[in-house]
Amino acid sequence: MAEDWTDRHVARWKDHWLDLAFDEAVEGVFVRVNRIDRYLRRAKQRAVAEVGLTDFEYDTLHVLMIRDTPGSASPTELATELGVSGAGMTGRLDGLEKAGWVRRIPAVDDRRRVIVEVTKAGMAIWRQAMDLRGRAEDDLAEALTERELATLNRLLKKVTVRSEEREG
Amino acid sequence: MAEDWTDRHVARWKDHWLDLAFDEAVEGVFVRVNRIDRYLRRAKQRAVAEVGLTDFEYDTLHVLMIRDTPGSASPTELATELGVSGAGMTGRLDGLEKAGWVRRIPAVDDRRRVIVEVTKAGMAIWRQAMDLRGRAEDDLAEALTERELATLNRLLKKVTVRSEEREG
DNA sequence: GGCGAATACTTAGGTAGCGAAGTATCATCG
DNA sequence: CGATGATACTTCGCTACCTAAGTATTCGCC
Repeated sequence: MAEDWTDRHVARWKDHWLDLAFDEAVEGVFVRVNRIDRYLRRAKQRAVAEVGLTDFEYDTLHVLMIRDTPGSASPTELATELGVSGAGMTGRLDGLEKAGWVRRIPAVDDRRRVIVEVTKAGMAIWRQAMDLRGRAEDDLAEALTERELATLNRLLKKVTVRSEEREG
Repeated sequence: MAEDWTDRHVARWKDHWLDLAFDEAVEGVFVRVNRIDRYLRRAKQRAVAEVGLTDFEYDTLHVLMIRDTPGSASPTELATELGVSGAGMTGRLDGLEKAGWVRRIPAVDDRRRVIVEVTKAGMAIWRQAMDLRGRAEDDLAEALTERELATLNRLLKKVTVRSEEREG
């Protein structure tokens, strides 16, 4: 197979940084993981822009929708899952609420709490973006056979399992 | 093998969004790619913070060092490779220069141009961070045998090759 | 050779996000 | 019950970054 960006990266590395210990295979795997993620991030950005959402609006709707209780969560839960600060979450929700994609409802049993709920319009636009995004993923996946996809999943899972052990 | 975050994610998906077409294997691969990248991003942040760099300072030094002409580049080249605007680059370089990790040198043949050069201190701190970062990667990679690592590289490369075709 | 377009970088004004402090509510325990 | 601490969210001041406009230099072409 022709070389990819990673091959060139690793070759450059070997040329210039001989003294820095490194394992080509390890470097290759993680650089490629990063390149694929980067490509999909950009594809997502295009998809999301096309339906008229900003990146962070989509991300917020997305974690709201893929939860165990889809379409409903507290600001704190969303912030944690998005890796964003509480303050940042307040800002995002202000925007989403103004745009009409989300509602803030005061919780009845605990008046400190707020429940964030997706609106019909919010769900609709999220689905539109999801659809576009899924197409980009399917397109990439066509580079592999069913069998290869299964193998890839098996090997990647060994890595994610370890990473989750490390995170505790 | 026990389930990972992705397994739970996919299971949830099937429960709640039956009507949205999706391929489990495809979703699994790309979600895992994203989870691994996310884990390594955080590991990098920890490594980088430990030696006393911010995330974006390290990133900038890093692309400066891994180029064909290591330790030397124009602001525009760096901005492109980092996916940052020209204005953003100016800001980053101001900080890096102030901290003494980088120098701005006027180009002799074209007085519009500036050459960014890493200093000794900049190279030293980058290497420190690289070392820590490499350890996190090696640790993850130990989840796989040599053979599995090779297979993983081969399959991932099929995907990156396709993504690079798409990008033109 | 000189004038308009292109290039390389910086400055200016605005936005998303962060950490820390603030406000309101609830839980614990004497 | 009442005081102290914990929790849930918001407000405030600051930073990094973006787009667009500005400045300086070089290129292309008659």
